[in-house]
Amino acid sequence: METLLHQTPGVMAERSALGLIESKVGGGLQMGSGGLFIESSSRSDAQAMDPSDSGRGSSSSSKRPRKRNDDAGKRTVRVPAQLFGNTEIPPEDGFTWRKYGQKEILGSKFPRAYYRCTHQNLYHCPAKKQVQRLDDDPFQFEVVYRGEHTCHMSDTAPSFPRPAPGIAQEMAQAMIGQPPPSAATSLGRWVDFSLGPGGSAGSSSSSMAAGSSGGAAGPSTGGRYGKEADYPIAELADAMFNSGSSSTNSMELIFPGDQPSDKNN
DNA sequence: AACATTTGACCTCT
DNA sequence: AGAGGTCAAATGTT
Repeated sequence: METLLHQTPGVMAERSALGLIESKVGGGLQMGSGGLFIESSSRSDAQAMDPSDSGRGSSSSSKRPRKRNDDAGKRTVRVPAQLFGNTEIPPEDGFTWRKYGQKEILGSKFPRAYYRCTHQNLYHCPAKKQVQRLDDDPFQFEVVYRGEHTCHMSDTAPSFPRPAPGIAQEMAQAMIGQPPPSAATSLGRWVDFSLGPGGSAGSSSSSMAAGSSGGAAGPSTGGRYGKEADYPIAELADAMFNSGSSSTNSMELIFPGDQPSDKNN
């Protein structure tokens, strides 16, 4: 199990690059060169706890079905942290999440944050995700997605939460050379981290990102804090790209004076 | 006023 | 018993 999450020493070197990922259920999809890979684990029963019994175990006769289905169709994704500021916030994935908890995990230096779909209450969207910074690589997040998004399936549900349609597609195609999957078919299965070093797109970035900040996801409630969906993808890519080249610079951006004694070089 | 985040407590699983 | 995961109240922001 751990081996699975700790096998990036080699890949990390390329973490500056990101690609469009598609989580295929039924098999792990790894993008070594992309710097981001997904582990899809779709085992047997993907039983999610019953939302009906949300009562805090107070004295309810029915116990909380809070079973630990660790292998219940969960998808583990690794994404590089944003090097231009909010390093504590994982890159926007196109959905709006609401944080509902945070815990320190044994063996990890950083706490794990628990998010659930913002529309869970509205559409019973069981989608959840856990974000944890790799103690091995503070610049990399391990995001575990659990459950599928049913929020955009509903008629009343918010439209497709695409971070930056234009940019995403452009970059995705430019990078990988394959158009984004049909949302209708892939639904919440695709991760839209269409970022990439762009090989040559590393320089100009702010220009395009400005307007179409991934915020697009803003279905309605998410627009308030704008924390979950408001990350200029291009900038992200740019930042990451730059980080890959001039790590020192980006490093200071994130940990100004808090860098580990492990000097760069 | 509404909604999201924070934080502590509680509960379940291993 | 410990660790992990979730809930709920309080608080903060828009």
